[in-house]
Amino acid sequence: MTNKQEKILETALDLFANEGYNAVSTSKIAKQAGVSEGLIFRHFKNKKGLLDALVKEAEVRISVLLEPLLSLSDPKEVIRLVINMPFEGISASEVQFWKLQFKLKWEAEYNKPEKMKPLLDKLTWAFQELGYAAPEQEAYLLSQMTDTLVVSRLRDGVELQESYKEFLLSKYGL
Amino acid sequence: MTNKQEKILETALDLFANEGYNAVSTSKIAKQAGVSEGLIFRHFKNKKGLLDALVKEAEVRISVLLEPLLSLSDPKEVIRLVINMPFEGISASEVQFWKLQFKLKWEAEYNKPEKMKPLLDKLTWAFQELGYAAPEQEAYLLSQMTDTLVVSRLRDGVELQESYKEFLLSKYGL
DNA sequence: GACAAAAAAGTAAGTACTCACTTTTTTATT
DNA sequence: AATAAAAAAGTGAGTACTTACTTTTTTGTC
Repeated sequence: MTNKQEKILETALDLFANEGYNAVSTSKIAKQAGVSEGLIFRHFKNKKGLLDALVKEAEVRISVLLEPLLSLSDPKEVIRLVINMPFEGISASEVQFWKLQFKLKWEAEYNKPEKMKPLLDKLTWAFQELGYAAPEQEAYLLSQMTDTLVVSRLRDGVELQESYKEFLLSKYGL
Repeated sequence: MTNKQEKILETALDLFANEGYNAVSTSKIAKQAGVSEGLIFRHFKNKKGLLDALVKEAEVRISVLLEPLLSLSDPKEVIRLVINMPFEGISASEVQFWKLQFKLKWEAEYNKPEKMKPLLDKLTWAFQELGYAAPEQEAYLLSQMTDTLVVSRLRDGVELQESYKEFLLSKYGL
């Protein structure tokens, strides 16, 4: 991975995340990245290949984020970590990445709800362990909640309050 | 509003909602609507004018949806109606409309979170009336929840279960 | 380590085509 | 025949992508 290749990816991420895939031209990416337009096609074959490279990189980050959670044996700790995700799970440097991922969910091709299945299963297990009456629905509710909080932060620029986290934790007696 | 004008709007709504504003060309809209491309510009000035016409129509529908809710005097009834919104508030004929609106939230220009302020205020009032400890946070939580449910249905094609509605209602002792 | 050969990275100027939008011509209505 | 609605036929600018070529980096041989 050369310098310019990385610069292209970085610039494309910035533009795709903030302006949208279809609204950004390859010439614009090239200009902003300070490379010739042809280089994009040399390295990524076509415009979609550029997007796919970003999506693949994001998939790695998702599994990195989920991995420690899936191996927990304390159900309370699972819930605590899931609630914490929108607040501290996304570092400033990753904001663009996640913004693009959530934006892409609106393009049928990139919307894969089943990717959240492992998380959903783990949450269902956690609520079951804790004796909740409807563990599946509780799991769905919580996963949806964390989802919207991430969107609020990334899309709407809402600064999530610590007090709101405490509020959510208290809902689960944590 | 002539027949052809309506056909253009109808077609544009369908395409914008499903493929995205930037991914759809005016020539495609014209072909699918069975009119000449120039007619779009005669009636709506430019492509953005076509989108704006759809957004304006949607704003009317939002206020129609919120109006009866805002005038309720029974706090429990407010919460019940808000929970019910994702399940029965959106008729089949309106699905495309709402899909476009939610999709547009990802375009900074069309994202107006403050539009939900009246709903949020009403919910805060309702939770206060019912003696909840943190009415503002409760209001935010519930409005976010209804939001994701709508998205699940429109974007992910999830069929919302009646049992899940009962589950949510029971959370508020309803 | 010097040095040529090969491979990879990079560029500038095109390609054919599509875009949003405009102008001109035809059709329908009164 | 006048007028408005619609279609048809444009337009320049911009699109994703290719081509022909140059520069830089890597590799193998002495």
